[in-house]
Amino acid sequence: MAYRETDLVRQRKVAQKSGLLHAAETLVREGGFGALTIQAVAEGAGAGVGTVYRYFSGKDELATEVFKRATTREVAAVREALSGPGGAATRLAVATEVFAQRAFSAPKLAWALIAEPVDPAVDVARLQYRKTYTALFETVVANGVATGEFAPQNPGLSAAALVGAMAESILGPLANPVCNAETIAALRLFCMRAVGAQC
Amino acid sequence: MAYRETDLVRQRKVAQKSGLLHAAETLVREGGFGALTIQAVAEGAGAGVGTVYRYFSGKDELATEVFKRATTREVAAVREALSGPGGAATRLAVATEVFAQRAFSAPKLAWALIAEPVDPAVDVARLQYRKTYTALFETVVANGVATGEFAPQNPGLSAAALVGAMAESILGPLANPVCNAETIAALRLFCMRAVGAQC
DNA sequence: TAAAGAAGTGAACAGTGATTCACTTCTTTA
DNA sequence: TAAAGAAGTGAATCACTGTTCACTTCTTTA
Repeated sequence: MAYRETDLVRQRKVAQKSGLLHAAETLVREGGFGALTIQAVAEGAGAGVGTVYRYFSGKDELATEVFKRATTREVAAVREALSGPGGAATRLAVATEVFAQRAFSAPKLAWALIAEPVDPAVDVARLQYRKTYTALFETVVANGVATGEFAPQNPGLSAAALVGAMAESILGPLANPVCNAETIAALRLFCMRAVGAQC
Repeated sequence: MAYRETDLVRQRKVAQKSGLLHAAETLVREGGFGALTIQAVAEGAGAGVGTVYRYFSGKDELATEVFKRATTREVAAVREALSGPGGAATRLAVATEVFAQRAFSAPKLAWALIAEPVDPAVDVARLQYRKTYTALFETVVANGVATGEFAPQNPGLSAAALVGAMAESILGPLANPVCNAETIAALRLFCMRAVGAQC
């Protein structure tokens, strides 16, 4: 045989794939999944259109991978906040702030992940994402109800409502796009009252 | 002159336009704005594609008009609930139920109006819609704060968060699509707690 | 260096849906 | 009824993107 893949080539392929994913995520950050075109990804990564298809079977796969990478990061950040020290009220408050901060710093991305409708293929991933997200909040709400920190309530519905309240007040078309300590504080209080926490 | 528009013709034109709008709204009710194609509208109204362009300058105009008609109805229903008798808490509770009931009875439409991304032209109309909606809730929240029924808070943020909570818990991908008295009751309690109403 | 093997490329193709426009049909009035 | 004027029509066209593939360029090894 006159050719065999060496480490150098492997490294380049990893870099190429990483570059394509990076270009793709940049597009989503700037204009949501609607801005994710193969042409633009190729251009952003300084590659040809065909190259994209060497690394991804099609747009669905690329979009899904971008989605999963981004959501994994987001979920990890909120999960960490929710599993920190303190009672349910404290943890929910911290998680609310983490969510808000992150959404403020990349509003288009947050919107794309949470609300923008996409290809059915990505929608499957999103369903999982929202389930995971809501489940995280549901756990802390149920926890707070159990310890008596929160009022009795349907934790599943409250969790969905909390996610909705956060998303709308921060990502909604009327939201102040500037990160604002007052806004975050007001949102935290809203969430605290909503679950019936004493504060 | 050998021709002048008569009442009969005028009447037919009104009926034709109305039929096109009706067909268009039916499509949106069933599949959101994504299902709104000129072909489908023409077919649904039993007309030709070209006819649609006799009545609307383009898809943007048609979509915007469908959007405006539907939102006007929705806003009127919530406004009526909010301007009914009783204190701020009662009115907010009733409005929440009205919103929930209507969304439950036409979830695709509610989603299309509130969350589905659409042409920039329609987005302008949606911005207005959400402003109006949020303003309605903002008024009742501010009212409740003023009378001491509600806790002190930022009414604008709370209003946005309320709309988000309602939308997510009812239209979200995890929501039970079946109209459920328990769900509505739980949502009402969530909203009441969120604004700090005694109940 | 030469040949093998793989990666890179982008013009060309394909599917979808908005829009056009030359033509047909209908309505009105002289 | 004939001609004018307008409404109705849908095949053809345009625009936009995802996808393909024949070809080029690069990397490796004998």
